Amino acid sequence: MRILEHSGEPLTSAQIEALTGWSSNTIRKDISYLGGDETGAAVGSSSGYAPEVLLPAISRALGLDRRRKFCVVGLGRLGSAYLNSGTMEFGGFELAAGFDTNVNRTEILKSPVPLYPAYKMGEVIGRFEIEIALLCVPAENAQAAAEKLAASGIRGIVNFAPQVLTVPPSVAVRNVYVADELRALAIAIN
Amino acid sequence: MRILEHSGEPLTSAQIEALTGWSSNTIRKDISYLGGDETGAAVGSSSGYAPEVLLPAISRALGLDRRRKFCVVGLGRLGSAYLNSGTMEFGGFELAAGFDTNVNRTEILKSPVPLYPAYKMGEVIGRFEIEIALLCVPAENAQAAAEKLAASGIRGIVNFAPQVLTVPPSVAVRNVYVADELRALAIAIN
DNA sequence: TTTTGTGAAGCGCTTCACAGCT
DNA sequence: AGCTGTGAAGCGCTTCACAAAA
Repeated sequence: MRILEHSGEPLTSAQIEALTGWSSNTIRKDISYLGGDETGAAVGSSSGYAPEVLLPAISRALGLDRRRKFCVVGLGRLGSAYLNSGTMEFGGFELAAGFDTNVNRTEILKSPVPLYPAYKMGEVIGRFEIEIALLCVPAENAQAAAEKLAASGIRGIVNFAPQVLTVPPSVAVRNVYVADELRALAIAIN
Repeated sequence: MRILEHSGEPLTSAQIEALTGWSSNTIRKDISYLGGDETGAAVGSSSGYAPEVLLPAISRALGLDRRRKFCVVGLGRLGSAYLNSGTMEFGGFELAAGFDTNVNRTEILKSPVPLYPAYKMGEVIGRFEIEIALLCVPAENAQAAAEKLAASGIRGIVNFAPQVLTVPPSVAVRNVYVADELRALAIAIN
């Protein structure tokens, strides 16, 4: 999304292709599905797409116009890395809390957001209306943590543990499996 | 792949579904494309798939039968997390080295594998025949690091930086964009 | 009887090709 | 002339449904 802050200049689908790697065909097709801006007017013209019209149209169509809160669960090296990603490009997302079963960590780690022991997950997630969790605990604790999150009312989990999670249908899961990425690369470079 | 070391017992496609999250239909379909074991004989029977037949068949079909070396570039919190994933489930992949421009880090960090200053990337990658890199540097350094890796003869990059990489066609890239995962979840839970 | 193996249908994304707008 | 917008075709993966094998 940062790419759309290029300037006020219109971007052609070919330029967007160069910036994103998606073909200009795909770009045009996808944008056409947006159905225009808030007035329904076309987003593009013969000079390209105006960022200030395109951006809100995308956000609205994708339901990204609401601000959402997320938290980090498991404050080991991986979790604390995401705690401290700075203001980062998580546009529209607000890091609201971190959790760990180890009270030492929640007390000692310095962090831009409040840290809580894991047993407070239910209360904190409810109080702050946190919707998404980055799950950064070891694989052997991942399922238990996911269940606790689900019970706390979380709506989505980004799972970094090499572990298939079983959660109620009310919770969406996106898995980030580094081993799968390595395998995919191994196949690609064959 | 670790899952296939369950025991010597045959695994049914339904069991593999529970373990992987892929539907039993997909599992069976994909396995059927393997075209049998090295003799061409069927891999499954009415009791399921025998791991000792299935595993080599998959590895052979996917070109995963070779052992490949990878390295971690950027030893901040994220990079050092992957350095210390233990023997981890990167079956078939061997972590061979870590790199950082900050010599302090490469000297102070304790690590199961040797760490090198970034300027030794070319030499070390060549000497150890490292094929894949986990790129864990800040976004603003990612492109430069990727170019250095490409020049060092790397074949694949798993990119954790929120940054589109431009690399020669000889290098395959897999992007892990956490912000995209958050967006995908936000859309899913709408 | 349980589970595989597989044609057929379904689905979503990508590519093609080109009419139409500016 | 240049670029968008879009029907139509293509493609790969998933799901369905069920015959065949153990």
